[in-house]
Amino acid sequence: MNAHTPDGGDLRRRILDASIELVAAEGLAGLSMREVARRAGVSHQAPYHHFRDREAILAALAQEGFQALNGRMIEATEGAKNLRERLVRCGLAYVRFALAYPSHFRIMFRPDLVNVENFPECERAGQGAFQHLVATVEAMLEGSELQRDRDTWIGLIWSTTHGLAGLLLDGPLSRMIASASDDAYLRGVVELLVDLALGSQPQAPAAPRKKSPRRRQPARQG
Amino acid sequence: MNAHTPDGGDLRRRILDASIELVAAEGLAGLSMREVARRAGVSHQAPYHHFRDREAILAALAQEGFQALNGRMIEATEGAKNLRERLVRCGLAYVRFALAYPSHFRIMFRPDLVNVENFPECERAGQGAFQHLVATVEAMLEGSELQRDRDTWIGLIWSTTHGLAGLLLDGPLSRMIASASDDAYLRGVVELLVDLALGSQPQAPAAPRKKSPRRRQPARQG
DNA sequence: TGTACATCAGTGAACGCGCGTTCACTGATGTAC
DNA sequence: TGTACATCAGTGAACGCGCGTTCACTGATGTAC
Repeated sequence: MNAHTPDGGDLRRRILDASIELVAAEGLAGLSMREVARRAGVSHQAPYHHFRDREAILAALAQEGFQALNGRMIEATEGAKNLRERLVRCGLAYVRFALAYPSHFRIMFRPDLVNVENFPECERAGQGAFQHLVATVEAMLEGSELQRDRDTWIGLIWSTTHGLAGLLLDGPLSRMIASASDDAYLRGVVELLVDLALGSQPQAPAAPRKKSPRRRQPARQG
Repeated sequence: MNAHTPDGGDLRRRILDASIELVAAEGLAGLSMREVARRAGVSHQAPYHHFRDREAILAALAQEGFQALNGRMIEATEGAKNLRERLVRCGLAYVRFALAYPSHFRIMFRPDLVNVENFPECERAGQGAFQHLVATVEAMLEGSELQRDRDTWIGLIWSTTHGLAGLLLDGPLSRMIASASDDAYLRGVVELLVDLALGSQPQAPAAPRKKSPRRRQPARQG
C-alpha cells in the first residue's frame, strides 16, 4: 500500500505507537529507525519521511507525554472542591500519569535523549506542564506568609511527586514495600505531603517535637 | 604491556573508570565493550576477562554507587547533634551524592539496564543503602504515634530526596528555577521537608488553615 | 636449582549482524494551462 | 475534459561502520617433582 496519505495518512501516528511498544518491550536501547519501521510494517526508509532521526521520534513522544500530563493535571484539578483536594488531585494525576504512560515518562526528563533546544514545541509542552504545577503551588501559598519560599515549596512538591513516580516506575519502592504498587499507597503519600504542607506550623530548628494526637489512617491496600 | 597483573592488576578499575567517563561524555548509549576498551587503552578483548558483558560493567558501577551512597549517608549521619540534623544530613547526603556521582546515580535505579537478580552483590548493596534510609525514618517515628504510617513516611521522604536528585540531575528544575543548582537551594528543600515532618500537627482533611507566623528564611543563593 | 606444565590476562585477526545513510525508483495526488 | 508536470510518501538495493563474538595465539607467573 504505497499511496499519498495511505489509511488517512496515519503513518506518523503508527510510528509513534510502534516506538512506544518497542520501548516498553525492549527498553530505550531497542529503539532504532529500522526496528520501528519493522514494527509499523513499512520499509526501513518510510519513517524518515516523518522523522529526521531517532531523536525526533523521542522528542515527539516527550511532547505528547507533556501534553497528556498537563491534560491529566488540568482535568484532575477542575473538579476539586477545595485547596486540599486540588493539591492532592494534582499530585495524584502526576504520579498516575507516570504509571499509565511509563515509556513516555521515561523519555520526558532525559536531556541526554532529547535536546529540547532543537524541538521548541516539545520544550513549550514541558513548560506548560510545569506552569500548571507552579500555579497549583502558588494557589497554596496565596494569602499565606510562606510567599517568599515559593521556589523551595515548588522544589519540595515537584520532587516528591516526581520522585514517587520514578521510584514506582523503576521498581525499588515496590521491591521494599509490598503495597507500594497500590493506588491507595501513592494516595497516602500524596495526602501526607499535602496535609503536612497545609497544616505546617512554624518550628524552631531542632526544637523538641510535641506529642502529636493521632492522624488520619495510613494508606492501606483494599 | 601484557603480563600477569600488569600495573598491579588494576585493569578492572581502569575499565570502570573509563566506563564512567564514557557515560558522562556520551551518555549510556555510548557505552560499549569496544569503546570502553579503547578508553582504557587495551585491546577490545581485554575487558571480557573482567566483565562478562556490558550489563556486568553496569552492575559493578551500580554496586559501587550504592556502596558510596551508603557510605556518604553513614558518614553524614554520624556527627548529627539531634534528630533534625540527622534527618537533614541524611537527605542532603543522598542528593549531594547524586550530584557528585551523576553517572553512577543514573545507572543505579534502572532495572532495564541491570537485572539485579543476576548480580546479588549489587542487590545487596542497594538494600544496604535503603536500610540506612529506613533506619533514619524509623528513628524519626520512634516514640511518636505515627508508627503505623511507617511505609507512607518512607515513601514520602525517599520520594522527595530521590525526586530532588533526579530533577537536579536531569535539569528541569534548574531550567525553571535559577538558584536550583545551588547547594543552599537543595538544603532549603530538605530542611523544609524535615521541619514539616518533625513539626507535623494533626490536620482534619480539608480544614481551613490557620494563619501561620513566619518561618525560617528560605534558601537563597549566597 | 632445574624442568615441565597449568593458569591466566592480555593481543589481534576474522566473522556475521543490525544499524544509519545514500540513491534511484514508483505511483498516486494536486495543479497549471 | 485532457495533458503535462510537480510533489511527495513510500519502496528496495547498496554502502560503510561499529558492534559483539569466536578463535588461535603470547608470554609472564605459579607449582609439582
